[in-house]
Amino acid sequence: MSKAYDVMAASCPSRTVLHRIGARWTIFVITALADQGGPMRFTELKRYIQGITPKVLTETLRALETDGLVLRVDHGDNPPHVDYALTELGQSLRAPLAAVREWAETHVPDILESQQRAAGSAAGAAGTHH
Amino acid sequence: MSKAYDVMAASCPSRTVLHRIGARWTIFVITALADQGGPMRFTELKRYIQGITPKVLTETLRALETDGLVLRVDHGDNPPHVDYALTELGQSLRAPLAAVREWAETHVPDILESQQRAAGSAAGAAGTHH
DNA sequence: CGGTATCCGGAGAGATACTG
DNA sequence: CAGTATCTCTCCGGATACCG
Repeated sequence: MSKAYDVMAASCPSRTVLHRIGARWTIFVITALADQGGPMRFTELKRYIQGITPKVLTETLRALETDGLVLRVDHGDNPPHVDYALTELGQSLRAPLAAVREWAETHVPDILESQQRAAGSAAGAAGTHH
Repeated sequence: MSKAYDVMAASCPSRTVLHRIGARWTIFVITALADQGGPMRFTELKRYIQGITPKVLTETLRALETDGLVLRVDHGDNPPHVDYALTELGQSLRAPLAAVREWAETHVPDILESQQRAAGSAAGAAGTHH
């Protein structure tokens, strides 16, 4: 039997899924919650993911909640108390994203070096055109 | 010893790397070249990755070349003949991205279902505001 | 075949300030 | 604490057409 979904097909819904996963801040939120190993509060996430703005964090969390990857629990106290945690589905995304994160952190030097070389040869070739 | 790079740090270069990997079409090109197992030509890639436009494919390939993930070989014939292949660094990205692709294709139904439920409860709650 | 050259729109990212 | 409310702006991605 053939696969039900194929990302190479133009109108396959898996492309939408991929788009969500690839969204700028998704990997950070999932990774943060995974790193922590338990529920985190809004401010805690914001502190952990350095440089993220509250607006973007909210948007990302809402999207992940909609997709069933993150569970939002409002304890309704005053002052407010809201917890975010990975759902089971979210947990299943831990390993793949951890691998990507690991790859990124590991290969920074390689890529920087390649970029240097590319910039260098571009500059060197700059006079040769036209 | 501590890690040299940490994606959670605001100005860590690994964030740029992550941004590149997360770029809309990166995973498709890497995956296509991995699926194929050998070099592919421009038109071949375009046919394989359904729906990609030539402009975007070119941009993606150039970026991947700059980062040292893809090697471009121009055979200089007429008609033109250009091959693209994964470098060793590109190969090392196969496994992580394959995992993500696999996850996406596998969990489409779960996510679609969650989205349905979210849309449904949003509609149900629509009258309750204000 | 293997790309370029344009033009364009809109989503998403960011900064900043404010609120229950 | 946990978000909203705006506003701005970039740039990414897509469509279309053309070139050596």
